Amino acid sequence: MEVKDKHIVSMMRHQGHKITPQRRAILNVIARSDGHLTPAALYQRVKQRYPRIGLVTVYRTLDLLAGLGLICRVHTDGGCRNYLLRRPEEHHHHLICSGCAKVVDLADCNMAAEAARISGKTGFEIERHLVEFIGRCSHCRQMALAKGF
Amino acid sequence: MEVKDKHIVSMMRHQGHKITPQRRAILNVIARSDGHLTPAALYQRVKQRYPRIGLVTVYRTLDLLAGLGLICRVHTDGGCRNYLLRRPEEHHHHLICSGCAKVVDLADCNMAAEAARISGKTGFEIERHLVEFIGRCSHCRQMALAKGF
DNA sequence: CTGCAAATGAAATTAATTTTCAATAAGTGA
DNA sequence: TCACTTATTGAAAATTAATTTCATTTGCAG
Ligand SMILES: [Mn+2]
Ligand SMILES: [Mn+2]
Ligand SMILES: [Zn+2]
Ligand SMILES: [Zn+2]
Repeated sequence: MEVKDKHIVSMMRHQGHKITPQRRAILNVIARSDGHLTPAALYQRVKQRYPRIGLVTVYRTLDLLAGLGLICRVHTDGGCRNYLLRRPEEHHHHLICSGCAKVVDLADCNMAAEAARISGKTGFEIERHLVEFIGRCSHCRQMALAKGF
Repeated sequence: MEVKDKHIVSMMRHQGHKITPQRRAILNVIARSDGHLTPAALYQRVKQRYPRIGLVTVYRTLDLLAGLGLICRVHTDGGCRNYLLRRPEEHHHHLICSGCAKVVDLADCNMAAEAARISGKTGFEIERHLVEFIGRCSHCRQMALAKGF
């Protein structure tokens, strides 16, 4: 995480963006979170470390990081709040627990063939894709069982 | 579309929901639209036929229809506005043009094996999934070409 | 250091969605 | 057909999310 932060920081500087303590704080929170965060949730956490920060800065930083491809979004059903997410370097899919909202990254994508097929069938030039599986993690299933369904 | 409307109406009545002219109007608009609509866009179109309708009614009807599984949502990048969508009966995927936002339904889903594999690997009980391909339709590609990239 | 463009944050603004509540109307059953 | 009951409607207010403005601050190149 230390290393990754440095990597990100150097990448940002390289693209002409300034490194501010606010951005550092936001990056730290994102880096140490293992799930997804709404802008508001992120703001709450960042404020503990950096109380003076404004929510606007969070939004702006998120836009920036998303633009640089350093973070990505998840779109969940049920209230389309756009969630935030720490992004592994490579393309991946998501497995989301409908009970506790835990998110598991699925690294192995084999949609290439499917994409090619669809491209051939529709004439689209496929740029990217989004795959989310929604289900119940074993922990949540056991909870449900314990409470008699 | 006539037929489908009737089917939906009878299903709603069967579940104890009343059929109001507002709901009819909304259903008609959804049925004759071939793409996705935001609540606001839907509202605009419905008002032409039924000027007295309120936006609230649109939201409520959308919630109702979504709850009944008669429509579904699409989650697009870039402003997580939750789009609305006419729903074929069966599960399907989406192919979205990043140029003109046209949406193509992809009926043939063969994610079952993948879901089973993931389930086995992670202990999740997979409930459903969401697949979206994003790309450029041929029309938009030609536009781009005409303008010299 | 200095200077300047980039970045910040308070506040106002816009936009989307939900809640409230009194009035209305759909469907039911006499 | 005629109430009657209850779901539904819609205006308005209230929430909530996100963006814009703009004066002030600050990172960092020179
Ligand atoms: Mn991920
Ligand atoms: Mn569809
Ligand atoms: Zn993939
Ligand atoms: Zn599928």
